[in-house]
Amino acid sequence: MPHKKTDSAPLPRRARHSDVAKRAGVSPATVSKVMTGRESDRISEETRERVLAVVSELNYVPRSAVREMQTGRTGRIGVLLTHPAAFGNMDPYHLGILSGILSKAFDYRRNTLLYTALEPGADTLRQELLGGGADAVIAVGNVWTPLVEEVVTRANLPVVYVSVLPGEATTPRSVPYFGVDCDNEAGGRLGITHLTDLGHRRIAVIRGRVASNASFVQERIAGAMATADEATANLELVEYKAMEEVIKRVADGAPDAPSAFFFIEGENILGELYDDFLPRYGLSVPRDLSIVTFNSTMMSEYASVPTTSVRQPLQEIGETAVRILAEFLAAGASADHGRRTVVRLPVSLEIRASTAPVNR
Amino acid sequence: MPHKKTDSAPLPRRARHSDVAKRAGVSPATVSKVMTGRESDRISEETRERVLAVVSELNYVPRSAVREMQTGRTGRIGVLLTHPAAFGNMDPYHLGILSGILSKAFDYRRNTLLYTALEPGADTLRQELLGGGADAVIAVGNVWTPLVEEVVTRANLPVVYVSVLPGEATTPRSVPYFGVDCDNEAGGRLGITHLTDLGHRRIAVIRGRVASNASFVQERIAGAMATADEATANLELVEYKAMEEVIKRVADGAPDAPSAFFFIEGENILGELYDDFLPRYGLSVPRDLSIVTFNSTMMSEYASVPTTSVRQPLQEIGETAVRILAEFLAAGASADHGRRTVVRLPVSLEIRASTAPVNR
DNA sequence: CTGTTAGCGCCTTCAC
DNA sequence: GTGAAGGCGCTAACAG
Repeated sequence: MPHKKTDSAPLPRRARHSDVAKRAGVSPATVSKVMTGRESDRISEETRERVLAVVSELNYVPRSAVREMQTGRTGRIGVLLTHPAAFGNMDPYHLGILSGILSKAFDYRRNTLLYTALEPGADTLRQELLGGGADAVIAVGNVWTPLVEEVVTRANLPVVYVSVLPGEATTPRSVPYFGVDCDNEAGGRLGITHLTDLGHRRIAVIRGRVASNASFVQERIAGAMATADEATANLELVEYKAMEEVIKRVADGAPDAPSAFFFIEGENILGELYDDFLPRYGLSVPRDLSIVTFNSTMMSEYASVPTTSVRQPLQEIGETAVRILAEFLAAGASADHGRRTVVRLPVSLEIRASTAPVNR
Repeated sequence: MPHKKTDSAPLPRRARHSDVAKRAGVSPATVSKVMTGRESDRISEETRERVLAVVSELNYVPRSAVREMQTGRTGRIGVLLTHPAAFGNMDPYHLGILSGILSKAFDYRRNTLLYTALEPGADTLRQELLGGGADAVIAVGNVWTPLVEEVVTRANLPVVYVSVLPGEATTPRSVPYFGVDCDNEAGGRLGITHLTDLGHRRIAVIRGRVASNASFVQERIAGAMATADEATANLELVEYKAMEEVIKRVADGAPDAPSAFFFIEGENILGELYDDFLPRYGLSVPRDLSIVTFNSTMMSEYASVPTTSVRQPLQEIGETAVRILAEFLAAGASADHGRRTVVRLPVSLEIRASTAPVNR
């Protein structure tokens, strides 16, 4: 005889389905219908109440695993943080996105399964996602490991990419995928426009450590360049590593030295910049240099010099990702959303103390 | 005939258990044994490899839901953020804890299910947790709603409370529960000692908006009071709301006015304090007032005046919570941990620019 | 509107 | 070391 009921149960065995049925004097199927509460299953008010009474009396809650097996739906959304250190960083960016995801997920009565592409647990993630632990996935971040690739393509789950949109190269899939990001190009424009309005004509655009081919990096640069052209300003693209040299040129008063820096990613540079690099060369912000960043999280807001920044609506991006997925799933995954719906959310500029009219 | 196999499947039906068995020329049971890889199921190396080959050929991944149903274990840890706005706040406290939880969960090959006690989704949470969606729960935060209460007591899951330890009043449970928190009392001491060392003898201890009976609040106050007594310093307990009056007294140079504030919770006050309250009364930190906070997250670090703060190891607290649970579960929930194991992690003081010798 | 019936896909016990 | 059989708890389809 297989399966012990319980291992010499200390707990008063959980009520199940059939217990309720028996006690309410109905069939198991009826209990099921009451529990799922589907429109098409018409149940007399009387029976309904009787069943419900027993349900609460017995503290009956259907086992989610069984239901999942039956229905093939988990009610969960998997959130995959592709950056291994997404949390180690305590990164306000991820926090913002996650915040939006969480709050919206609950609106849609969905739970949230959190994964990071952190190595130690990669296989757990793989098993769970490929094993059908979630109905859909939101992939956040800009790291594109083979694991992420595999999970996201092979699980055959609807996916929303947040922040980095995959290139066309991505394996063709039999389910649609979506993207949500801010309007990076407009962000690039906004930053430059603000600076040129202040009279800056030599601007350094500084990149962080992110792979240069990430979609958002390219888009921001494109926006910045286009705007600079219109304003006949001079843009200098600087790698993160080369930043100090540029600072040196500014300190030396080189004629071609920029009067403003636009960090199109990586607000977390500010601490080092304000407390280390700049003081070392006797430079002060915004007197000698105007600074603009991207994201406008607390890193810019609370930096030694509160810093002007292009804000992207992180929370709303997260919310949108969930909304897209929830609606898609609700539509029975049938609606023809097209294979590449990308939603762009507007950016705005938050002007703080780090930018001032050029004085050279 | 019930159950359509697939709804006119566009997808090349997922491989299952029996497909692998057939193709590998073994019985389903053998496949199962290979997949679970239990010590006691001895399988010849040869069969093993053959099976595994077919597994990867067919991209077979067992359905997690079915496995759960079978084994009664999900491999998931539920993280319940009891503060409804835990994420809305973008609170670095929660982020730190979560960071620790996530990274450790992966070490133990467990997934993480995230819930907030947010109203709209409360029922989803309830269903899932009571329905067996997780093997254990970590309850983070200080809000004790009936929902939290119910879930945590009725689900009959092992629970770790982070940050707020429930009173004895909590419904008796048939499974143990644990607690992790920092050494709040030592934190209270540390803050006061630092101030008295600087010569402060009149100190206001300021409480935030958290219910006053939260364990950590009481513990911190106890530590603070004990230390103040030893140093014959004068402690004044101030409610958050009454803070402005105290500031006024400081500004007026009242003889009994404190020379230092110790915010035992709520670092997020600092913005308002430094940029609004204090300037309004012409006060400056640390000249007129020394400030100490609790938690030492970026809120203190990046405040207008970098603020001295009692650091609690948030990340490590999260990690510890997971470790406790994982070990408990691994021990077959059998080991006699006692019903109330509480782990205390040490605190430390991070001295910044907001504290200086008293000058009155 | 309610009950009957037949599995979902896997794991586990037990015989071989 | 491997296979055969039964059932986990629930829901879907159909009959009444």
